Amino acid sequence: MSAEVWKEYESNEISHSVAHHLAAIYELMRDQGYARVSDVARALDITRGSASLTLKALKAKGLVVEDHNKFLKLSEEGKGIVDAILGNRAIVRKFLKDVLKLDEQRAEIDACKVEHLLSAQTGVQLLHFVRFLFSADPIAKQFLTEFWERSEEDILSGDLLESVTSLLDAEK
Amino acid sequence: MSAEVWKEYESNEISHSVAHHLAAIYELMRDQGYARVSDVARALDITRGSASLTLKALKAKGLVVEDHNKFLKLSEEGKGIVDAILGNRAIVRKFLKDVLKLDEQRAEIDACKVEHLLSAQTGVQLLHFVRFLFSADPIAKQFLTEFWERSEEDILSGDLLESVTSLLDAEK
DNA sequence: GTCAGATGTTTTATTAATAAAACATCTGTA
DNA sequence: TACAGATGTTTTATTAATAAAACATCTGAC
Repeated sequence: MSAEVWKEYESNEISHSVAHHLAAIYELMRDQGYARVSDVARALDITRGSASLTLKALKAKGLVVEDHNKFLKLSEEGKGIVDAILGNRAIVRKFLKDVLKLDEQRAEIDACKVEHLLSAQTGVQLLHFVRFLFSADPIAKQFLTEFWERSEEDILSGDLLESVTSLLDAEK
Repeated sequence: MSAEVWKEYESNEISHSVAHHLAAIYELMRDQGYARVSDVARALDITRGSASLTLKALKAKGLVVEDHNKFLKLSEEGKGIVDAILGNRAIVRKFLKDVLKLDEQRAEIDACKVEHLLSAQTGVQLLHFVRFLFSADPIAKQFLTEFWERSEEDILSGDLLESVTSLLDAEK
């Protein structure tokens, strides 16, 4: 793997922590109508001091704006970022849970870990795919039924890398 | 989202950096037969000093072992971890590139970002899924053909979160 | 009006991963 | 043999995200 590719990770503008600070504001606004530093800290289970510092940085970056009364909200740019992240989370979770049939908890955790790292294109394409999978199209219905049936028998032996490698090799 | 879920991220035993140090050793061993601190540093495009410190920690954790001549290799545990990570990378990349039809570079970068974060169960289930998709089964073939045909017209309007939300709501 | 409790900020410290620079060691060539 | 170049380590500094503790401010109950 090339160094340019692996170093993309660090250049990700939105860290996991930042993603969740922004998402917390979004959810607090939606659920209780307002969001203060303390509310964010409580929601994320971190200290107020920590939230205060991270949110100060986000205000400086223009992703979060503050009321005359210290009430926080997302800027337009902040909203756009949260939208992409929560969109990715929702579609990945659905795919893992309802297509791959991972248990709820696993799907939730994995989706939460990758939501801020997947590109918007990936989210959009996955949405297309899942939408077609669950559409009324008989081929899609048949495909899903057969996949799930088959999953019950088909138990993987050996290690993952080897299995994937042989799948990839088989194509050529 | 619950705090227990989002904090799982930090508790991930393998960071992106560690994942790539381990993978570099694996690939160097495979490609040139040996791996030293300098080789790893060069492969990752970081300084020798940095690689030295990170690898020291990995030796202390028992994931990497060192020759009498400073040659590095993976322990059994280290091998297991690399196996899971490269397995995840390979299957995610294939899914993104050959099913969702994302361009090569995008698929590579996204797979690289999430490879160490996805659970083994997710990797295994995705492998099952992709294997069936590309199997000789006529339903799978038909399904893929129709999905790709449809993709050409079906352009998404509006924002991702809204589209996913309406997909999710539609089910109930 | 006072005091308790909640809220917000700042300062100090920690951790992981990095760079940079100084230093030590090893190796091969002239 | 001596020196150049590669290799490995250590030390110092930086950054992001955290905790903890000290501090300031605000608010509401009595």
